[in-house]
Amino acid sequence: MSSSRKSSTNSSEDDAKQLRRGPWTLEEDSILIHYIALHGEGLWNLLAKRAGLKRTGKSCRLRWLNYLKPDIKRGNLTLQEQFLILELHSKWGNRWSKIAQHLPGRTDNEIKNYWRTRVQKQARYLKIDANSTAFRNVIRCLWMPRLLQKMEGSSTSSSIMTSENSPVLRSLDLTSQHQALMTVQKVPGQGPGNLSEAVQCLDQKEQNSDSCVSSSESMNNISKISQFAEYQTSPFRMFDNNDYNMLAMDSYYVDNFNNSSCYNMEIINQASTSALGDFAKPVGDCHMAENNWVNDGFADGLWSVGELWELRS
DNA sequence: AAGATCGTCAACCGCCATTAA
DNA sequence: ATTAATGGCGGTTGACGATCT
Repeated sequence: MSSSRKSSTNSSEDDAKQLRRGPWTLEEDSILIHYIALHGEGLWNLLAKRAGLKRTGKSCRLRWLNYLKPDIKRGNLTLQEQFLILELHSKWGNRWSKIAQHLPGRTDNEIKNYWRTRVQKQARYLKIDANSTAFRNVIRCLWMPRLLQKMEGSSTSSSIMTSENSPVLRSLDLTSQHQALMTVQKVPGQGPGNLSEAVQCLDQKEQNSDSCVSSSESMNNISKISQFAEYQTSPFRMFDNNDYNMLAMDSYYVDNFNNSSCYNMEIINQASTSALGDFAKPVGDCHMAENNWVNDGFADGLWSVGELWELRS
C-alpha cells in the first residue's frame, strides 16, 4: 500500500471517527441555520465541512429539510391533512415525497411515520395486508367518509375536501359512494347524519333500484351494525353469546361490499375471514387485537367510538 | 414504585438516479 | 463511456416518553 493511499485512508478514517451521529444539539442546529441563512442550502457535503459541522452532508440535509426549515409545520396533522394522505396514498402508494408535496409544511418523513404508526396499525389488527385491496376499501368506505364527517362537523371551512372534489370518493361505485356520502351528509334540521341514517338511505336507494339485496337483508345490515353499537360499550359483549362468528364491523364491510360491483369479493372475504378468524377465537386468545382495535383505532382522532356509531339515539 | 411494554418520531441506512468531471 | 460525487427516496432503527401491569 502506497504511503499516499495509506495517508488518504487514515484521513477518511479520522473523518469517520470525528463524525457525530445521533440527535442534533442546539448548537449544531444554530450553526446549520446560520450557515444556510448566509450561503443558502445545497452542496451538503461542502456545507457540512465549511460550517464546521461534524456531520455528513446527508445528515445536514435531513436535519434541515425535516426539522429546521422555517416553513415546517409542527403539531398534529389536521383532519384535512389526514384525509389528503389517505387519498393520495390510495393513488400513489408509498410515494411519500410526492404526497408531501401536496401537504405544505409537512415532510415525507412525517407522513411516512403517520402512515406506519396510525394507518398500518389498523391493518395489522385486522390481519389485512396494508397494501391489499381489502384494506384500501376499508379506508375508502369507512375511514375517509368518517374523516369527511368529522371535518364537516368540526369546521365550516373544510371546503378543500368534499366528496365532489375527491377523486377517490368519486371513484367509489355508486353504492359505496352513496354510503360514504350518506355517512357525512347532514340531514337538514337534524344535525350531522349518522351511520344508521346512512344505511337507511342506502336501503332506500337499493329498494328503488333493481338491487339484488332484499330489504330484509338490508335490515339485517342495520341489525348487525346495531350489534356493533353494543360493542362500543363493551368490547367483549360481542362474544358474550358465544357468537364468535359475528363481528358487526366485519359484517358491515362484507355485506356492503357484497352489494358492490367494483370489489374483488374473494379478496375481501379472505380478508374478513382472516380478521374474523382471529376475533372468532375465545376472548383470551385475542385480547390484544380487540383491545387495540377499539382503544387505538378509535382513540387517535379518526375513530371516535361514541361519535362514529351514533346508533342508539 | 418499578419494570415491562407500547407508540412516536428523529435519524440513519442503503439503494437508485442524476450530474459533473 | 466511465466513474465518482451528490441528492433524493423509502425502509428501518433506536431513543425516549407515556402507559400499563
